[in-house]
Amino acid sequence: MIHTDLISLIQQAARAAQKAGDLPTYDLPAFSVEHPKNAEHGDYSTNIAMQSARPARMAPIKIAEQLVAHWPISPFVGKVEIAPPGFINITLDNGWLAQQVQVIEENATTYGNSNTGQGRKAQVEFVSANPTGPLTIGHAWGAVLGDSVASLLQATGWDVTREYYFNNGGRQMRLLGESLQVRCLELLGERRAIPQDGYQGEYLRWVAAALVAEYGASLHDKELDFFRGKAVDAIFANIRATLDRLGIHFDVYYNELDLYETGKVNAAVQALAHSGYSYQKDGATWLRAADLGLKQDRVIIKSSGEPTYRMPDIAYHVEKLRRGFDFVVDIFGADHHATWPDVLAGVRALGYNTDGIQVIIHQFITLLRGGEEVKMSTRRGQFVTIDELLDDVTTEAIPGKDVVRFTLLTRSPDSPMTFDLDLAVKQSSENPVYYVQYGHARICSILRKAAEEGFGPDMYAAGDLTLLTHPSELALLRRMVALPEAVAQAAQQLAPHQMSGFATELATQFHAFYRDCRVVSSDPADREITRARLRLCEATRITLARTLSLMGVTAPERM
RNA sequence: GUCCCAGUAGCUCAGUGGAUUAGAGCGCUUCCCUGCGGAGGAAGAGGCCACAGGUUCGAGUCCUGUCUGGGAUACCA
Repeated sequence: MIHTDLISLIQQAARAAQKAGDLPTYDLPAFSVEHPKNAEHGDYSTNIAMQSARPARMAPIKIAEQLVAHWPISPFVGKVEIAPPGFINITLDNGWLAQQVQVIEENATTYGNSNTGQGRKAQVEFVSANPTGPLTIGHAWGAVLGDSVASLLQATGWDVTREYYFNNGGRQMRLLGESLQVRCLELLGERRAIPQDGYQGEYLRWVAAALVAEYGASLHDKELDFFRGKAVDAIFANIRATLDRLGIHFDVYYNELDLYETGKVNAAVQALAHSGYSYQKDGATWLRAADLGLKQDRVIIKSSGEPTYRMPDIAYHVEKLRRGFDFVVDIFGADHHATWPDVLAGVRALGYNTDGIQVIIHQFITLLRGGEEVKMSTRRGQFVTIDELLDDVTTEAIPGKDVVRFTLLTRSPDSPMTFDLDLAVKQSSENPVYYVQYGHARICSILRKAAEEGFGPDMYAAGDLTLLTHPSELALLRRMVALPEAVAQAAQQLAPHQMSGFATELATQFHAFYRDCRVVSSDPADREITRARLRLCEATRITLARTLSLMGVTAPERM
């Protein structure tokens, strides 16, 4: 990767200068290598000379001069310049850039990947909605984030498990069963009220109708457990179908009840008692969270003898580590931000290192419909489901998931999002996702056109890349070669939304190239440049498709 | 009260301690089809980066405080 190669080049230059006595001997300070905002400042710049000024006791500009004087030879660096007060600006070599087309062609299905994970096991846990109803807008962001984080980790060499954690027992589920029972009996002519705190959503009526059709009057005699089981089955089928529409597939559905049945919750309770990090007070069992760096102690077993939600969560996270995951990512909504420090504290109390557990908290989505904020509550049945959203933004040409996924990945999860439903539908044809997809479709169209005119892939495969020297061609290449480090950075920062920016910039560069450079020409004199540009188009197509695939967005050949 | 997140263009939002031009999309004002997809391109208007201090050679970015908005503060999950 260029970025990491540059860091080592800079270090080599510094060591060489020190060895030659042109720089004093000092430990290299931390320095950055970044993309300057101003294109005149090259493709990369480093601040090492400024950072070194103090330890070296030299003027930054003098240090920079020495580093440049000792700069090692490398194929991809075209120009190294110094700018006051001591920036070293690095420009990529044009010939090298053009040759990268071949590298991209040869790695059509893997371009952008790297290997920081080195095959280690990672787990991304997301969605994890209990089966009490259809997935709503509230779950959409976590779903998209989680799936894309998982893809990014895979692209950087991790062996990734996508996991969905759920609980189909407890009070919530009992209420769900009772609510379904009421709906069924209603259809059979028996009037009953939905229990206090029960689920009033419309979807339970549909489940009830299906059950009545299948079981008829025999439903009068069924136990509560029957209804609970049927409700869970139906809802999970619905959830999986929704996830499938979003293009999301989990490797593991992990049931919280298993933690109890296999004694893992109990074992964790015992171990905590043993560790001295839990104690009894007011008939309950408390975790000494205050001794683990948190504000206050927390109840882990209620005076009734039932564990609080923290206990199974602690056992679950211990289990994640025991299952051999070196890296664990949990994705929660903002409403959970207070709970995970407790859980991690419990895991630490049991002697586990939690450095490998990262949490992404995303803010809420506020929905506007008709200019009014849509209030959401699962129990009262007031919500907009992901299915409804997908239906709203689906067009003949483009599946709704592309709009939903791309849109959610244009925002940082730290920022709350306002999603105006009317606007999303109205503007759908001018959504950024179309801009990027249009770029891909346009390339495909050019390649089709070229094939019709006798420039099929066989004809241009050996095109001369050294002919790619136009500024717009080089600008496009500059974006393309940055994909690997863009992916690495997005993965490292667990920030998949960075990929939408990359995709948009790449598409913009392509449109600029298309404006400036005629690709398919019937003039025999243009034969060679046509072949070279077709290779560039194909490499761009690959790069765009790879970027979109990491976001879970399709790269259409036609729109 | 305390904690977490945010405050950047009319709207929705990007922005990695760097460089006398802070970006995108939408909206607004003008242009560009006798060449491969105009779902595109060119130009323009629109900003005390909430406010006040501080750290630094250098701050939209880091620190402290204030204000505003959202969320969390259970022996609910």
